[in-house]
Amino acid sequence: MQLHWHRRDLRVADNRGLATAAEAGPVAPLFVFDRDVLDHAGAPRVRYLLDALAELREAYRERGSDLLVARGDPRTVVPAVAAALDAKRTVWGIDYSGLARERDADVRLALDDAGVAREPVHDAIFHPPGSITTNAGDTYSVYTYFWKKWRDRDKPEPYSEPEAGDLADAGTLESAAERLADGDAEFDIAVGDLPTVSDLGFEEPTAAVQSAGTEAARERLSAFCADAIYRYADDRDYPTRDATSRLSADLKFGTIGIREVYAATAAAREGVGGERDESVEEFQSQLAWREFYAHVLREHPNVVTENYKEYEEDIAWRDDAEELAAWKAGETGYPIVDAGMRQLREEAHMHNRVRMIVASFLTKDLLCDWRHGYAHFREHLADHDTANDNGGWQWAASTGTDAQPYFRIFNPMTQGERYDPDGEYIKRYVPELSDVTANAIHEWHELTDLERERLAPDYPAPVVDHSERRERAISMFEAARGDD
DNA sequence: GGTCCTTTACG
DNA sequence: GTAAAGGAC
Repeated sequence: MQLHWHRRDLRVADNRGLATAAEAGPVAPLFVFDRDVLDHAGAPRVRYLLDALAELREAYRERGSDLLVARGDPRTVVPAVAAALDAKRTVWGIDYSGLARERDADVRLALDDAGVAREPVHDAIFHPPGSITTNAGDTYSVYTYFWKKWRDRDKPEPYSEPEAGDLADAGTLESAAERLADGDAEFDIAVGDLPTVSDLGFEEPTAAVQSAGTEAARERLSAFCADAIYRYADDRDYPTRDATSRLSADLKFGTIGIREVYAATAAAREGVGGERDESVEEFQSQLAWREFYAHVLREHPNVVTENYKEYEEDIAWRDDAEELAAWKAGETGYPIVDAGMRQLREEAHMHNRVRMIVASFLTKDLLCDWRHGYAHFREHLADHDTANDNGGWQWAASTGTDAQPYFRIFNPMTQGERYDPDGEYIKRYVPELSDVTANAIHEWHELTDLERERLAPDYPAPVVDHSERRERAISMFEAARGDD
């Protein structure tokens, strides 16, 4: 018997850990609800997780097996389950965040004590940390050369999914779970017994979270590769053009495998040339960004709470509570910013270009520490991923790897005008502006209070003056640099 | 060590 | 067009 511990690989297809375990099968699959992980989650993500797990459980049931579901500390649960199953080996896909690594190191020791072999495998990304480095052997801190090496390296094909004969039958799982439950285990365990959102201490999310699971992910992938991937390079920055894959949450939870995603993009490249070929490559480059940030996090686990870039002095963030609240509520009086923040609340998602805009606005216009924004995203995004979100926030805050230079500050009006010229995205999420012309929306900061009152009485005036705050942001960074 | 590059802004 | 910091080669 082999134990496969599912974490962020909630699928049976193209799952390296599962395929590895199945080689020596049969495999018993396990998922553990870990309080330490849930304490950092938000309702949309919990909803997504439960939906993905329900589908995973179904995939196992269709194959005559089932999913063991436990609630407790993996340090205790995993070795106990392995013992109850008389498992010879436990396999899992590696998570590169610091908290996960500390936990997994403890689990490894516990399994060693129990005499159970373990095999963590690189599954979530193609090229694991340490495998792509500068010519001097260091982890890259700028993206371009990382990308060139990532792009030119061979990409493995998807792993095959286990068949019924590779899996522990449901009865075996049931009796193991009963033995554990009858004992004085410090955790709950049952076969296929998924909790509800409220069981886990969360309110049902108000956001309309997109459909979770492998089937939905595959639909998104095939739709994307049939059409939008060819205009991705041109359209990806325009939030109303639906030119993004929407696979971020699927990749975060592993409801689809990275090899399967890449293979579909590679197939889309077959036989096309010129701009279409370059557009597919542009998307593949986004997959590489994801791996770049995984490398950064693996090498520098403290970026979760600390600036990557060292400044001479502390950055004197303003951290005004009212301005932060206005940002979170989508009430800043900067239409593109407010539209993004409201999309986040309504859909547990935000278009990537708009993420950059709202992040720049929080850090450079409101002069708020990026950690406030990161925490808000972590709570509200269905696709929140430590490595990617931290990378994005520190990029916008000019504190990260390959970061936006502190003096190159997004102009929220210019950004809105450029990427949402007709105000379509803005009006979709900011109904107060639905009857206002695009021109007036993009000039909102230049209108008089009287004009604003007449056009949209319920929409706020800008909370700050951009050009004034821009100068202040530059001064704030120059002071932190130790410049005079 | 010069050159290229960076999910630009501003005059 | 020009500006600006810092990596990587």
